[in-house]
Amino acid sequence: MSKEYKRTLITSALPYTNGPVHIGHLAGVYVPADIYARYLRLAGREVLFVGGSDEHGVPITLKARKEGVTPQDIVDRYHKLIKESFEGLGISFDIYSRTTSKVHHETASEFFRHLYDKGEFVEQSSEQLYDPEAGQFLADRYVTGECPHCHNPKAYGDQCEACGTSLNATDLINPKSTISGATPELRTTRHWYLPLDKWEPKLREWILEGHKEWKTNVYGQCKSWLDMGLQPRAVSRDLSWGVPVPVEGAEGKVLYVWFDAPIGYISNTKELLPDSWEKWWKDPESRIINFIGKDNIVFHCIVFPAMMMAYGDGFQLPDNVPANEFLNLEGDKISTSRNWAVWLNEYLVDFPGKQDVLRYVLTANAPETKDNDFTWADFQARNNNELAAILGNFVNRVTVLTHKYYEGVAPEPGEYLDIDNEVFAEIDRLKASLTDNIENFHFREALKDAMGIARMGNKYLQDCEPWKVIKTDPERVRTVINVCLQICGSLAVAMEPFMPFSSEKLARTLGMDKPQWDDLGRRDLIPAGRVIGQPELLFEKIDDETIKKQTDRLEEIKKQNALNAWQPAPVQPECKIEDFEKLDVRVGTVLECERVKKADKLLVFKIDDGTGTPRTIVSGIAQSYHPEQLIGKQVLFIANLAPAKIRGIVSQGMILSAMNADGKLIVAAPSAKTSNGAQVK
RNA sequence: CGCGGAGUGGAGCAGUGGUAGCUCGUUGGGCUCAUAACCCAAAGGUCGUAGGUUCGAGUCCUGCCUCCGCAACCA
Repeated sequence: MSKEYKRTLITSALPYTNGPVHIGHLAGVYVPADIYARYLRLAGREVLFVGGSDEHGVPITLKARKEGVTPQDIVDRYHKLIKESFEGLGISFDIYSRTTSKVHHETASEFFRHLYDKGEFVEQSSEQLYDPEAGQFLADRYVTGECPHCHNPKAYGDQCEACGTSLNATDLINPKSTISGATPELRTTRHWYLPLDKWEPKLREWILEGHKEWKTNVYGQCKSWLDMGLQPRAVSRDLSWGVPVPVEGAEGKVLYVWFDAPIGYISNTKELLPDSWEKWWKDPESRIINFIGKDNIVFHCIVFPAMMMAYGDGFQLPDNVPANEFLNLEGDKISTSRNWAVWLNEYLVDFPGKQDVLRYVLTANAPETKDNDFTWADFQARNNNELAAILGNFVNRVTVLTHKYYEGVAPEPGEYLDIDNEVFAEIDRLKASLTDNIENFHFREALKDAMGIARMGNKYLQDCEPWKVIKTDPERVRTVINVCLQICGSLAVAMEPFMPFSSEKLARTLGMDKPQWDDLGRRDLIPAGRVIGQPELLFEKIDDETIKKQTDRLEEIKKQNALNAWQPAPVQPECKIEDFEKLDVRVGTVLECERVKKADKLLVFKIDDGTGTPRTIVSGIAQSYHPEQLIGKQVLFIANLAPAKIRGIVSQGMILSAMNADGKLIVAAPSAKTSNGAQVK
């Protein structure tokens, strides 16, 4: 922090191409990285912002297998989608490439070979489970079987979720591959390991002594790993999809994704700058910042740095790794497989022209210190009460007044009063805080500072009351409006890193050309005589209907997920035929049916049970049936159940029904018209 | 007892030893240039819980409870 660097290389975690990008990715990594990159550019610093897709690994091969296409088809599909939606949101990558690129394969391959030749790897054989049908080795998670402790038949190869015991896949009784269903067999395989333990002392000094300024979640997790002692980690896998291990006799082996992916940062830099990429990585005057999510801390702070140390040749370690926590959606954790997410590509279609609203909400509520929750109600409130009411409204007030009083031409200021000077002093204070917050990765606070300028503008306007003063002292109003225009100009600059689209729109209205960070706070940012554009709303209110559409969609997904997750209840303990014969189940026709007063769930029935005297039965199915749906229908009921008083009504039996996966009750009935009173056996 | 993070007014968050703060919401008042927007004021918190250290604890220490992440896909 104390050191002054010549240039900054910003990387953002490579999104995995087995699905589109969602708001969790954005809030955790891409929006903060983009704010930082945009700020540095505005401040005139030399900066490079590198991103790309992570396209290797087992899950992509599984997805491809499931869909009957090639892994390349899968990654092509999502790489394109992800790249385009990032552009749509204005994430200002200098390059967004991919790990299937030629440059990356060459770079990663060379990286491995260099470590191999230097003798940095340890070679080891081990026995692993192999799926003979799928023709591949199996990660522990892809094996299920009976738990040797609690005999739960559906334990996973790494852990039994019923009893919580950690397992080895080889411990399972009757193991099955989740890929093909085949019984896996043990086979010997050779792999290369990076001995992290060798680098432990250096890592310890570098992080624990050298980077006490890192965020507590990052520092804490690193310390814990270092204190536990580091183990060698395998850097290769038996798989056909990935970067082949560049060693003789290593056919069928590829680099493990966590080894492969971070090298992507390097190869993407190389792809963009084939001749000058090295200065970004190897010059001590360069500073590397890795934006990631909390799940990636160990790879970026321990493993990747160890790789760089092992490689040598002047590779610099990251100066900071500002990892964010996670964002939840409406109280539940975001999940790609459960489709519980707000997808960026869908947002861009549903909310055209509102990129900045999402950027604002995700920044204002960013999970910087702990997990946070995204809700559509909050999204709407922040747009309507903050963006539209405070920021948009202030700008609109000023442009409207400028057109009303001066035909849209910025007036010449007169003598500044204390209140005017105070405005510029306050902008300077906010600018200092804003700058400091951005440089320390406190983007949430920084955004608050930027909004503070608009808040102050509204107050200034209210205090000066130009709409009153115009009648008595028109000279004074020229100064007030001029000051207001300067505030708007400063706002355009301060907003740029956070809300580039609106900033640009505002700058255009004000006739500003390419703003710089230094312009923030200037008293002559909008010179007198400048023609101001017509008032144009920066942000519009979002109505309840629009929000309801989104919450309805989520509700629907939740229902769908409940259905998918449904499993039959376990079968009850065995019972004797005599037990069953005690039950007298019969057919009857519903004569009358109505709701029981003051009860949500109860219906009261009069059933024709063939005896001639209607039988009264109370049943708790009112949330699944309207009374009229059942009148005239035949149902099954237990005829010899002891009568019970329910809500004051004596119920003489029980109507049989089945509970569906969605919780709805379905009344059981004979499959064809049957005599009332017939016994069911 | 695996490891790390978090628990602060109705909601979302700052705050790491010295009088509990910000944004939104709520209530009352003001203004009318403006997107029924804006401005002012007020109400509202035993800072998860139980102990301890200290002249003094939201802040440090210990136990417990709850949520999240890592170890498996995943920001």
